[in-house]
Amino acid sequence: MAHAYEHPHPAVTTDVVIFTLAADSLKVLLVRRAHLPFQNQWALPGGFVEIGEDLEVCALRELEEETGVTGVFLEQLYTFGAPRRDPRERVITVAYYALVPMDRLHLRAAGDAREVAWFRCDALPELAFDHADIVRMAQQRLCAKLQYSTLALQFMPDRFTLGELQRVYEIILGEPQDKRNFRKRMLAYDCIEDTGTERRNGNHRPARLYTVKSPGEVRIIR
Amino acid sequence: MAHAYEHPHPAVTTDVVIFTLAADSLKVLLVRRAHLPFQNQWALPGGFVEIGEDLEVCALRELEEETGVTGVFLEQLYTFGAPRRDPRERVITVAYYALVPMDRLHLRAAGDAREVAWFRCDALPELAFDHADIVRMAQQRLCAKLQYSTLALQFMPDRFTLGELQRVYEIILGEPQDKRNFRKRMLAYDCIEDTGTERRNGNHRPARLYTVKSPGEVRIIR
DNA sequence: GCAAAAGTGTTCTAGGTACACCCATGT
DNA sequence: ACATGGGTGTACCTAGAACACTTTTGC
Repeated sequence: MAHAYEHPHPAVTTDVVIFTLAADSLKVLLVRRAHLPFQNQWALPGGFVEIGEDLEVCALRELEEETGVTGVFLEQLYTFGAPRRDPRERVITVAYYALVPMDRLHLRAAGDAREVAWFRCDALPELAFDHADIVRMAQQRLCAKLQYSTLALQFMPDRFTLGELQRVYEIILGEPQDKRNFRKRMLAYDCIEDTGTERRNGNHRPARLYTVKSPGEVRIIR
Repeated sequence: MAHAYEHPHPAVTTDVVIFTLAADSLKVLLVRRAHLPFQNQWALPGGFVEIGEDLEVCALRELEEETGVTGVFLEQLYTFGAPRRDPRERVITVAYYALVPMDRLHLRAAGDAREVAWFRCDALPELAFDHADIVRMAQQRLCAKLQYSTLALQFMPDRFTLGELQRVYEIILGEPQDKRNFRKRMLAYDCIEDTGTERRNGNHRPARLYTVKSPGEVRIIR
């Protein structure tokens, strides 16, 4: 049954590049490997696809196991299958990336022995396998997609200020945005809504709070 | 060795959506299946990934076996892995798409019993497995990428006229292009070059022949 | 001379960019 | 009163869209 076709069967995994924003920087979730190969090195969360398990379901499972979140943005990135990317046997990995809003994290207690941590994208440790390539491609995709879609809204909490949203763009793109043009553009997309409420934050004028009109949707713009 | 990890191993294939342009329409190459499942139905060319064979190499092999061409555009499309997409066992397929210039075809003689044919994209027969989904996604990608890259040049023969290039866009996008704006834009990209020669074709003025400056390259524009 | 595709410029419009000052609050 | 981030409008510029006539050939 498992070998109904007369052909070699490689192992297949999914790996997930889980992004979030914290402390004014873009972060990726990594886990420290407990076993060989690459023992003790940092790697992307991921695991083997079960027979009968859909690829995206597998990635969602990894995502929830590591961050406790469900219902967030997840998209297939690319499939990496170089013959010797895993030193043990042939392993093909279907890579996904996910965007977790800053406020929805419930990181698993590191009770299951493995170490789990967020790393700044601009200061990653050495990674196992070809995971550095995977993260690089995910970050490229994120940058690109930010500029022709409303993807950035997937990082926002339920209510947020335009200043916070602008900071998200600035952190990911790595360049400052003009405040007036930014606000004009965002409001023109008609994707966010003034809640009528405000937030007081420091020694300055309170900021209006906005919400995303249809939270699930990522619209293509331009 | 083949089961160094204690996990189920699905079968993995690559399938290739091979596009070309002929008779003023966009065509896809299909093969008629000789065996079960889906015996006698049309399907994408594809096959099992060998242990030790890179995914893209596997796709290139399929492409060459079916069309005899090498050195043409090939790009990973998406990985399809729904649990029951193959009725026999779990098969995950990494789908690619390829663009073959109209003049570079050397279709294999159908001597190997299997039937091979080009079909208009707008008149496909019923396809095996989830191949209809794969073709649909490939066609979407092609349309999208035409508009923000120089991908269309991959369809052109060594020398071609601007009228022919315009027809390529019109066929794939399914809408007429303004002649003057089209020419202005193409020349502004600075990707094609006037050869100084002309071609006489019918009862009308001869057309200038152009070549692609760097044939391999696909540039992102806008 | 007529049919058929090749070739060619200008005007208009919309979206993007650049840019500087007042406002509400906490200390 | 002052420091801090929030909030607002106009002028400019550039890229894309709309649009019609002349040229060269074969018959």
